[in-house]
Amino acid sequence: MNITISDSELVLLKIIWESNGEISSNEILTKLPEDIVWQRTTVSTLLSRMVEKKTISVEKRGKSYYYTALVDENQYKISETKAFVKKIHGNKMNSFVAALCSEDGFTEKEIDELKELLNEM
Amino acid sequence: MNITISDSELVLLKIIWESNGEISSNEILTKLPEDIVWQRTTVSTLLSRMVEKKTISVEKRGKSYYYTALVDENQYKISETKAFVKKIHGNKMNSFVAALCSEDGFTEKEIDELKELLNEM
DNA sequence: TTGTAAAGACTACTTATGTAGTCGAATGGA
DNA sequence: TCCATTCGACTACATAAGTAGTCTTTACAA
Repeated sequence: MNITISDSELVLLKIIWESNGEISSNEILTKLPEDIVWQRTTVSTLLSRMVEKKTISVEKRGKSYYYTALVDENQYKISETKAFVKKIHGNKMNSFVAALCSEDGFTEKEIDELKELLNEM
Repeated sequence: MNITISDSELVLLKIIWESNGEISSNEILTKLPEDIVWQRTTVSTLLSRMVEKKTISVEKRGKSYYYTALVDENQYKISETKAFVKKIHGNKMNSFVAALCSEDGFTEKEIDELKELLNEM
């Protein structure tokens, strides 16, 4: 029953989050990451679907429509992170950390950063 | 071009990983988590799809078919973890840790465990 | 005022996924 | 030997997701 946010939708949602409030679909279009090439209508479709699902809301002001996130960025990241660790690592922290620290996982620098951040808390 | 593993497929793959080598589909059926109720044929379909994708291989020995994982468990977890941190947290460790440690994220105990594990390395 | 460009609405189509039914072959017991 | 059981193969079907085309509306410039 939860709102589900697909990968493509997330790309747009991130742009909306970054906009501090509202953003028009045009502007969204200009802010797409370089490696993503979508037609105007694709963005439009994704936005509509997100409005339907109440991931975002839309308001017409003047000639343009402005989109606002209805999903809280932090809340979302937290719940996704939890769900991920559960799904992949079966909630077992050691499995998780093993992945984090493994040779092909993160760099030493990243891990050090992680340690530091944790210790600060 | 990467092998993609859906949520349902992952459930089965985990059982195969746990089997240390080979496992028949029957046995898989008996090892499904309690909260998952699938028909025999559902499991069968998922296994076939995974064989097609080369996620697993199958070998007939005697009357039964035995399945073996072709995807390395650790490798998989690592790459999924990396991909996740990139997708959700834009590769920013601090965002990731913030989510991990946030009030609604993990418990203090889990975080302590994480710290400890990290320091051991 | 009228043609044109911009943008949303609606329709479309493919592939992946979740989930399962049916059919047919193999196998073992009566 | 023949039937019932078992199990894989094949088919099916709905929904989500990725991606985009066309139709319609609207507003502005000439």
